[in-house]
Amino acid sequence: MTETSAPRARYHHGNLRVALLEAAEAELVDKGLEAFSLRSVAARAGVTHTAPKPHFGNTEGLLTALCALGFRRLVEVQDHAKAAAAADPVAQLEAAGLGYIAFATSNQALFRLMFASNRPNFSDQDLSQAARRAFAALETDVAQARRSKGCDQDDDALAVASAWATAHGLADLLSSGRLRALSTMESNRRDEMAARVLSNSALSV
Amino acid sequence: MTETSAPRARYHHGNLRVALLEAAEAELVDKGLEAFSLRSVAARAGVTHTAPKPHFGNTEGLLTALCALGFRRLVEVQDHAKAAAAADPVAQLEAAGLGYIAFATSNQALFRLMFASNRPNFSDQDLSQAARRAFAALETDVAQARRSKGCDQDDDALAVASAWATAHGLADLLSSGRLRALSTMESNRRDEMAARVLSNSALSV
DNA sequence: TGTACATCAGTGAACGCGCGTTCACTGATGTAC
DNA sequence: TGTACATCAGTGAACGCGCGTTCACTGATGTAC
Repeated sequence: MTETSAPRARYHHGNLRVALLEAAEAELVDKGLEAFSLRSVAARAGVTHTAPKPHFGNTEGLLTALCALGFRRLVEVQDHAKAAAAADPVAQLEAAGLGYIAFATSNQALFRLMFASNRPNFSDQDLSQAARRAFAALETDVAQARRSKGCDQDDDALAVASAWATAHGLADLLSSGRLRALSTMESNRRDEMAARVLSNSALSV
Repeated sequence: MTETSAPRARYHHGNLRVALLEAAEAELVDKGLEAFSLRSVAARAGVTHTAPKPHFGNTEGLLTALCALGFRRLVEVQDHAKAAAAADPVAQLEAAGLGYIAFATSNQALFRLMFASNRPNFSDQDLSQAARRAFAALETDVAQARRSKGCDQDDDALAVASAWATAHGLADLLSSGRLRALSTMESNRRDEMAARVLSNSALSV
């Protein structure tokens, strides 16, 4: 709600790109990716259905931008979690993993767009850069945790894959509500358990 | 190709339900869930666009049936993998996990329908039964592996969650091509690594 | 400071398309006698 | 074995809808003088 509450000027919205991205995310959350349309996003933003064109080109362009935004938010959430955790590299890695899970459960629609859709254009420069950045952070976290435990550097790549898969699996099943055993558990114990599984998968390779 | 190659009789297809499911899967593979439509499925099956109605009701009904078929195929693939593995309970669990991954990578579209879509009706009896069956098999596998290693029975539920999340994460990232480190690896080494991560996550809880 | 004008952002009518749904129909099948 | 008829499965025309796209437009903004 950065916008003034006075009757909106019809022309020259001024912040339409951002407003459209917010509307797009809200549409995604409310109606799901399958019912997503440029027209309904424009309507939600209170703008004619042709207005998004200059900003995003077409639906794919809008979804691509939204997806990139998702990867940036993922990194933010993880950074936040790490800042609140102990400085110890293993604790940092665990915090990053829990951040990943927290992002997925509180941004289910976005998470699906990022990991279970072909609609965004993943060769888009902005998007692929955002995704690469998220991945790079993970690599660093895993490597530092492993160094602190004296693990073999040769197996870092494998450990990254293993840790990512574990976090991703937990995140995906929890966000889609399929892991009932864990989702009904009180969150402390769940986090503790997730953290253990996560560091285990990164360090035992 | 159970059908005769003679010019098909126009009326009374005889096997339309099965033919529609095959066409639906092919459409899903070719065009993805987002472009899936009853009309295109019917066209692919060589039948009028109203013909599917008596069999499935609507698009949701067809996707629900297809999703249930997916869960049954998943169990089949896992059973197959287990039959080819050593009788040792840990080896059986690992085979089930690798089967899960194999299913995901060779049935990407179906896998997405099963785990990353809201469109199938998951309260449908046939579908929820098929899904529950897949889950029950996993529970058994984990429990038996844990008994063979003397693990605490109280933590079985947690171990199931952990093992499932690990298998699921690997499966999802591999099938969507995002785990480049692993997908470019030769498959022997990948399976070996995946098996290790899997049994580790089930037994170390 | 004030006027003229170019640029830019969003409007709204029009279009063609594929979708799901309805409905009267028709041809194949199977059963009764 | 043969005929009559009910049932059933799939047809095809028609409909209304929301979609993306095009295009001439209009009103706000910003710059030159």
